[in-house]
Amino acid sequence: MGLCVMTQDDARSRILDAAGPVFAEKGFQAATVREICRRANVNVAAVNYHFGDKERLYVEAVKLAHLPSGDHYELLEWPPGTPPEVKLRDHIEAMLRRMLSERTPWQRQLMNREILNPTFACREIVEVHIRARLGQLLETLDEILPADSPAHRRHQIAFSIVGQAMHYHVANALVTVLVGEEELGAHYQINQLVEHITQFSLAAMGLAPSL
Amino acid sequence: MGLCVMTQDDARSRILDAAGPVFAEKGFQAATVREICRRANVNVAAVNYHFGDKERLYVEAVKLAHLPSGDHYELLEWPPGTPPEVKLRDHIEAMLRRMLSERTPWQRQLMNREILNPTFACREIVEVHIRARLGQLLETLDEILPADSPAHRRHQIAFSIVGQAMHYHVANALVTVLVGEEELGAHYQINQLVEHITQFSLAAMGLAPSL
DNA sequence: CTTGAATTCAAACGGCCGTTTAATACAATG
DNA sequence: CATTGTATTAAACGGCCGTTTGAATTCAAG
Repeated sequence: MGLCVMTQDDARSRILDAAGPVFAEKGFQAATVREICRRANVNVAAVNYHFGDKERLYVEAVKLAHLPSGDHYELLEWPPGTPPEVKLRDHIEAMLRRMLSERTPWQRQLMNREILNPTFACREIVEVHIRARLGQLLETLDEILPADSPAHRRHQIAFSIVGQAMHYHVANALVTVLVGEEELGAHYQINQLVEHITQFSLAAMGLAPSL
Repeated sequence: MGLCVMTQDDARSRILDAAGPVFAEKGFQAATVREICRRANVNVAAVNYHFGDKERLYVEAVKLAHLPSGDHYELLEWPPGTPPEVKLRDHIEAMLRRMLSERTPWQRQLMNREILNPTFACREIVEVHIRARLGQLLETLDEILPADSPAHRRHQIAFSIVGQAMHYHVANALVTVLVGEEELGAHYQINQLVEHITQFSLAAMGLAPSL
């Protein structure tokens, strides 16, 4: 049982590699041990032999998804002196792409699930992930807001920004129904949403003209 | 089979009355015919006898939830001449109470489910419900925004407002993890969120000082 | 080769699910 | 009363689930 699981080819590793995408796509409940084993070319009993039960396999999959490797974990970087408006725009674009991209890597999908609907699996890991995601945004807000802004105020503003972006992730059915196909195609591309949310939020904080 | 089902006491009505809360609380998949029948004091076979199958029972429950009766359907009203800032505040408060209230009537809960994750059940009904909810907000925005604002712009702004409120509904686990219990209790009561979101949104539209 | 532990396997177990069936109760109708 | 159609019931059915079992297989150590 080496530290690096990805490159191994024993049954345990094949199960783990197969479990990630299935859990990410279907969620813990709807995912079935049988499908995971089918994809891993492994007997049904193998999950219980190597992991104990379905829950512990899920926890291992979440841990694997959180591993700070690959493009799903990168933090944003800017040259020194970058104005906070630009940083905010990049934050919003990164969020929207994380949430709306058609081909989301399973690691992100699984963590998105855990963040919105935490399960028994490793609250700590999920918490670390959340802080990593929001910490940088809060730093950028610090550059924009008055120095004496209380913490809860910065948090609420961060949630106002995240909420605008998240809305298109969790309620896109609502959006589609309300605006129709044509308006959706014409005015709701990611770039356009980035523009709107950035301008709306900057105006709210007094760094851009309103309307 | 009268129009008014609530007051009847035959098996069919008892099933329908029991199904609403169960579907609202658990969702279509997780709800079980057996629990519904247990609550209705009715044999398991009764659902299939009276409704055909679980899906058609669910559709009837959604239809019932949408019936424009009770407090879950009321629209907002103001005396003539009410300034749009006040109306917007009321909209935001109504939304937050709809989504965060601890004791949400099952009708609202069920429609909330259908709006975020539409199922096979009556897209039309859900669509009518969405338009009823958002139509008034759009009217209020019309009073605030320039007369020549294109439709997609008004829609995006409406989504920015709804998204801020909805965030506390869909991502309250995230909020709790990030801000901790004490800050949550001290600064995230509904009234305080109403204040923040209203001020943030008005500032974004240029009707209130920023920060 | 022999041994013995680790792994894989087909098969079954027990549980819950939605649904069906066939027998029964009962009111309305002739 | 006999008949008919509706309503209710206990029981079973077939399917999928996570998990267990016990035998077969693998494979390195003695």
